[in-house]
Amino acid sequence: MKRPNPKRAPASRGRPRTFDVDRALDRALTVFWRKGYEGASLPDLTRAMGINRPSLYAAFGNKEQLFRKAMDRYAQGPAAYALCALEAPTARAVFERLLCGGIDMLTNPRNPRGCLAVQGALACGDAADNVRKELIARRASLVTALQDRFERARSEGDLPPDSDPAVLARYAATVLHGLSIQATSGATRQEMQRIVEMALRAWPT
Amino acid sequence: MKRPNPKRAPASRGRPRTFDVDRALDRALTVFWRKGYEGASLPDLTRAMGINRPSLYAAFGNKEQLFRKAMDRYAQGPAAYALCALEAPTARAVFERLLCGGIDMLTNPRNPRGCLAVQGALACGDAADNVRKELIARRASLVTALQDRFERARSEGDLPPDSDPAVLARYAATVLHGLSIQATSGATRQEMQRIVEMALRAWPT
DNA sequence: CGCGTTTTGTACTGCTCGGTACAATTTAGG
DNA sequence: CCTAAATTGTACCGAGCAGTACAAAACGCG
Repeated sequence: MKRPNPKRAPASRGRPRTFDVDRALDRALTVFWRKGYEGASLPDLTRAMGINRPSLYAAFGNKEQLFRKAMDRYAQGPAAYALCALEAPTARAVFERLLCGGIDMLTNPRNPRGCLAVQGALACGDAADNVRKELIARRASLVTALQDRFERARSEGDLPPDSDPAVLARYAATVLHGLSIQATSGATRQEMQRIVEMALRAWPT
Repeated sequence: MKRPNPKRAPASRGRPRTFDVDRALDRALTVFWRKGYEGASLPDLTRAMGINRPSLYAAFGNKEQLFRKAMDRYAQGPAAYALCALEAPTARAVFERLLCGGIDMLTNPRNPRGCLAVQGALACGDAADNVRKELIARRASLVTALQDRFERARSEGDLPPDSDPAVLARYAATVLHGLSIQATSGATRQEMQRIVEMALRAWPT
């Protein structure tokens, strides 16, 4: 037994890193966000991250693992509005906060256009198929989270008994993802707000 | 060797083609549809088209021109439902026929998943930027066509005077494109039909 | 037939891709 | 100091990319 000190204390023995891992991951996130998984090349990534290639591989594994870590950061950062919306008091408020939060994210000029979970790897070559399926799973997890929330709302009398939480959840995801396409196509904040106002009219009373 | 005689015999003087240009274009369309512009490689395309590379370049120019021709064929073939929906008698029927036609196209097992105009080049590298912008323009042209149709409907008293044709058009495109994402994520026909039923509830009376 | 014209298949170009080998460099521990 | 461990930069790898040169093959026409 050499070291009874596993990893609690860093005690890094070699040459220290000259870059901030989280900061570099944020830069990688914006590149993937703007160009998608396939469209983002290694030179694109290393240039934006300010590091060279072996440093990227040492810190993040490979391109796919880097993308997954960037997705995690996306979910906990720019896309956190989605899970946050689940905590709204009523089902209608969940729907409204989801879409308004989406508009805020999609129109924030500091962000690339669109939603990474949609345009990261929608249709792609065979090499990106794992990433494509991962994004499908992530989108599906949003739908199930919404469905669970709406089922709770119905059991609490917040939704009519004849409403279908699964349909409400898929409708919400459909509008949200459609808004993402609108954002990549250049729609303005006001235009999206009008769309959301209209989408809200379909909500059960 | 027998001559398959593609379409016509315009008394061409050289060696005749051994493949049907339109048929090859259909094959190319499905490859672009399934893998997107960047994800579809030249070997993918030539293999599906049953021709070799110089024949492709001689008949279609290059990859980008081939994609544009495939898009034209897509618009006049699988996606013709969209323009066809404009001829419905009422604005509400236009909306309904647009979305139901979209469901038919998106759930046809002979087609790849999703909508080519959405997933052909949503986020991509710099090399595909022209194609990306082209698809943005094509999606925008659908919105303006819908808007024109809804403006006519309002002038005919088919829509309330306080309704906004531009918002109605963008809402329709948002739901349609959202359905495309649902389709790529594996949604079934019934699930999409429920979504459309719900989206219809937002329509002005 | 011979000639011009067009398509076909093979083989190649230059380039970029994701991923790595290797040596120099910089730290900590003995 | 010396050694081990970790990062850094350069330079490279095989593979795949879009696109093309070239010659053989297959036609219409005289």
